[in-house]
Amino acid sequence: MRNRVTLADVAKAAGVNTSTVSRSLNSETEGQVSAETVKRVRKIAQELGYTPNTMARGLRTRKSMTIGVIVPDLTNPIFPPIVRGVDSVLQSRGYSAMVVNTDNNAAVEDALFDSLMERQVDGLIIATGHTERSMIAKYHNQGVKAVMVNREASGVPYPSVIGDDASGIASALEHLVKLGHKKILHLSGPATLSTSRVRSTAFTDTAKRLGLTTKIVKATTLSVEAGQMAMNKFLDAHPKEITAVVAGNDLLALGVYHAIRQHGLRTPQDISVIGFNNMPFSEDFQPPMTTVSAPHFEMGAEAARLLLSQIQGNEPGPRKITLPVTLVVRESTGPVLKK
Amino acid sequence: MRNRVTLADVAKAAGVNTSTVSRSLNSETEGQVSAETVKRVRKIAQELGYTPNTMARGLRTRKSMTIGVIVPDLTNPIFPPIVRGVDSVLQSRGYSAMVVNTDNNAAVEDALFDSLMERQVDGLIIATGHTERSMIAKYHNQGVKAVMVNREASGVPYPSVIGDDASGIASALEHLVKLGHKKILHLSGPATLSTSRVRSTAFTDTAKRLGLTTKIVKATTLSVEAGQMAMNKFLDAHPKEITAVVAGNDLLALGVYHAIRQHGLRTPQDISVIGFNNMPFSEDFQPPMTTVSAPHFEMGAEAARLLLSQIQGNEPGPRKITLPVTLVVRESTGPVLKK
DNA sequence: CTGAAAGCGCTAACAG
DNA sequence: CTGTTAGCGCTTTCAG
Repeated sequence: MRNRVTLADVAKAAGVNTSTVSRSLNSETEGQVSAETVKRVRKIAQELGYTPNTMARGLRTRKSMTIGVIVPDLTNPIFPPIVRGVDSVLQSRGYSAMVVNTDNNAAVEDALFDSLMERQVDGLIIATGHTERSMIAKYHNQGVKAVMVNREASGVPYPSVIGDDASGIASALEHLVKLGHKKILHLSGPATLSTSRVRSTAFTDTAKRLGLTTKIVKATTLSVEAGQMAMNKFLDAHPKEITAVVAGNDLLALGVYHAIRQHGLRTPQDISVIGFNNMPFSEDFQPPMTTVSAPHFEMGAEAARLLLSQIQGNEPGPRKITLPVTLVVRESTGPVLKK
Repeated sequence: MRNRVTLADVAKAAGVNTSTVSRSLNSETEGQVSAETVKRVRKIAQELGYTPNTMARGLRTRKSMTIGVIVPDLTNPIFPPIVRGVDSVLQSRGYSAMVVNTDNNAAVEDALFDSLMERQVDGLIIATGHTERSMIAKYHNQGVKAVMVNREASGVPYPSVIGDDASGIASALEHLVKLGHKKILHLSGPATLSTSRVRSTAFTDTAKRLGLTTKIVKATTLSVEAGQMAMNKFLDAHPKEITAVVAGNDLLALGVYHAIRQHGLRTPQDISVIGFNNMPFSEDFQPPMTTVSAPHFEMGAEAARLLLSQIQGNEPGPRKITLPVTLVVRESTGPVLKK
C-alpha cells in the first residue's frame, strides 16, 4: 500500500542526486540550489506524486513533528475545544497532535506516556488535572518538553495555561449575593484535582470576604452522577439549609439539577445553581445554566504556542499564563424567594 | 531531549548483537532466542530504560502503527464517542489514532489527507459525511485502506459502519402517529451528507406508508444555527401547519427548540420535536429531547476492527455493517392537543 | 551550486 | 540459537 515514490525516484527522473532533491524540496535549503534546478525538481516531484516519508525524515532529524496531547476523556465536553485550539496552532506550523485519553487512571496514563515516547513526540500538552506529581517529575526527568493546560502549575517544572478560576468563583458568589443569597453550598470536585482545589479555596476566601454562611461538599469525580449523588445526600441530610449552590463544574451542576428535581424542588426558585466552564450546550439545559465561561479553545492554542516556543529552544521556566473568565448569567440563578 | 538508549546500547551491555536484542524484545520473535537470553536482555533493557523508536521501526517495517481518523469537527458531540470507540480497539492492538478535523472544508481535508499520508498511516477511518466521491476515489487509487463510519457506503469501495437510520426514522414517525400527529415536518440536513439523504428518504417512505401529510425543509448545515434559521423561516411562512418535526439530528432539533420558542410556542404542547443521535446531554435539554439513539462508541470500535482486519490482509470488499438504533422517548414529544 | 557518503535505529534475510 | 550484513528514506556534512 501507499506511496512508492521516494526521493531517489525523483532524483533519477531529474537526473540529479537525492541530496539536491532534498534541498530543492525543503524551503529552508532551497537557497542552496539554483532556482532553475529547484523549479525543475519540484515539477518532477509533483508529477511523480512524491510524498515525503515523515518517519524517514524524523529518524534523521530526530524530530517527529508530532505533539502528544494527554486528556482525561475526550467525551468530557471541555476537552474538544481545547484540543481544537491546540490543533489550530500546531497545524499552521506543520505539527500534528496525537490525542490520548487516560480516563483518570494512572496506570493507563503511564502506558500512554510510554507509547507517546516511543512515537518520539516532540513535546506534550497535559490536560489531566490529577496527574501525580511523580508522573510530572518522570516526564521532566526524561527531558520531555511539556506545557500544562487547565491545571495549576505550582511546584511543577512546566509552564501552564489556566483560566482565572478564583476570579470566576468570586463573580459567581457576588452574583448570588446580589440576588440575596446568604447560605450557599459549594459542591466541589475531588481534591486530587488542582482545579477543584483552586476553586474550593477561592470559594472559601470569597465567602469569608462577603460574610456568607457556607458549606462545602466534595463529589468523588467530576461527573453528573457524582454530582447528583453528593447533592442528593446533602439534601437528604440538610433540607432547606441553603438557597444556592456553586458547583465545581458544569457536569456537577447538572447533577445538582437532577438531585434538586428528585427532591421535588425547582431551579432557580428553590435553589439557584451555578456551574463552571460554560460547556457547549449549557445554554440549552433545563434551565439554561448560569456558569463561568472559560476560554478553552484559546487555552489550548496558547498552550501549543508555549510548547512550540519551548521546542524551538526558548527556555520557558515555570511560567503561568492566566486567561480571563466571565460569568454568563442565564436562568439557573434567581432571587431568593421569601417563604 | 529524550531517550538516548538504543538497541545498540542494550546489545553492548548484554554482550550480544542488536538483532538478538531485537528478537528478544519482540514477542513474535522471542521464540528464536533462548529463554535465558531473552530474560537477560529484557532485564538489561529495562534497567537501561530502553524505549523502542517507532520511527526507525516503522521505516524498516513499512508500518507506522498509526491510523488516521478524519472527522468534520471534534466539537460536534457525536464524534468524541466515535473516536473513543476507535481508540479502544486500536489501543489494545498496539495502534494509535491520529485525529484530524476537516471543518467540512474540502481543501482542508485534502491537506490533512496528505499530511496523514506523509505520516505513513496504516489506514484511515473516515467519519466525514460529505466527503466528495472524488476524494474517496483518490484515497482508494493510492491503495489506502479505509473504513467509513456514520456514512453511507453505496458505490464506494470501502466498507462502512452505520446506524440503522431508516429504522430510526420509522420508529420516530410511528411514535408521533401514536401520539396523534398527522402533519409532520422533516427538517433535513444538507443533501450533500449521505446521512441526511438516507434519513430524508426514510422519512418520505415511512410517511407515505403511514399516510401522513408531510413537508420537508433543508438546513444548510448540521448546526443549531442552521436549524434555527430554517425553522424560523418555516414558521414564519406556515404557522400552525404542522404539529411535529423530525429533525435530521439533535443539533438541528435544538435549533428547532429555539425557533419554536422565538415564535412564542412551546415544545411539546404546540409542536413535538424529535432529534437524531441521542448526543450527550440531550436528556438535559429543555425539554429533555426525544431522539433516536445511535451506538456511536460501538460504531467507532467496529470500524476500527474492520480496518485492522483489512490491514492484516483480509480482503474486505465493500461490506456494510448496520448497527441497530433505538428511539429514546423523553419530553419533547407529546400528544396532539385539540384547539 | 551539486554530488558522494554516511548514518539516524531498527528488522530481516542469510549464514553459521 | 545467534551474529553479519543490508537497507528502509531521508538529511547532512564534506568535497569539489
